[in-house]
Amino acid sequence: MNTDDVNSEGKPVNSVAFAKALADPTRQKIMGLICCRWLSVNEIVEAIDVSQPTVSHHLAILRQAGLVGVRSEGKHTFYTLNQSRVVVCCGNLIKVFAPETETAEELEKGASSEK
Amino acid sequence: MNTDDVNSEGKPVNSVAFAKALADPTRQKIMGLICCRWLSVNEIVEAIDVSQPTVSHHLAILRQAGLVGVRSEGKHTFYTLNQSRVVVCCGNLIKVFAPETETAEELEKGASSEK
DNA sequence: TAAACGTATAGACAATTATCGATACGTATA
DNA sequence: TATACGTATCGATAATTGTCTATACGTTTA
Repeated sequence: MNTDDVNSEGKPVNSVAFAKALADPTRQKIMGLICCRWLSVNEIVEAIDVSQPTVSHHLAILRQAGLVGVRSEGKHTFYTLNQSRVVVCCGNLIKVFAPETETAEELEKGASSEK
Repeated sequence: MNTDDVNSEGKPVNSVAFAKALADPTRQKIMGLICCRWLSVNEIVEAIDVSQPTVSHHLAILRQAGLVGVRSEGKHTFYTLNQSRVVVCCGNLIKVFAPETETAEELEKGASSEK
């Protein structure tokens, strides 16, 4: 597996895009907020101290990286973090950049069980 | 564990800094080159199409992120990728951003075995 | 010691990006 | 239908960052 593979969903697993998506504190805050629940854009805005357009912008980046699930309901749009994708992308990083570790070997065995 | 913890080496495990270090294609190329071997700066320069100062700059960023080992020998300086740290940082990302996955649970069990 | 070599730092510049206010767009509601 | 509401997009701006050339610094060699 290289740094530009595709996973079972057809989403490209691009390690640079993944890292870029995580390479901002505001985005990581948002990721933490929606990690284990669905939140509307406004709920995210109220939880962190940035403007609504900025939150929208960051969500767009996470969306393009395939890192969030989106659901529209009436006038609200809900987002949640795609935890499986985090695992897949991190697994890919380990396979590529830590191939000689035990962890990488274990990944090669039980590979691709995570959707 | 949060996104600003410390590992057993005393190095802060800052998820944003880690992601930023990986968020550039040139740096990932360099990481690939020195993943499983020691290379001098010049050897890296010859392998990728950027200037020597640029390579030095990227190596400095990887160094600050604790992602490389450095060894001076005569007039040469050799770098190698710190694979363990990649594993630790990726593990941290999974714990924080994918806590409900099987992978995270397994990490919680066998935690911190990787130096 | 002087010259050559390898690497890091300084300074400049262009590209990228994070942020904001203004506004457009779609959905629900009065 | 008109208004209010929630979200996305636009345009501007400042900050960050990747790259280069020039140069400084330390080590080795002639």
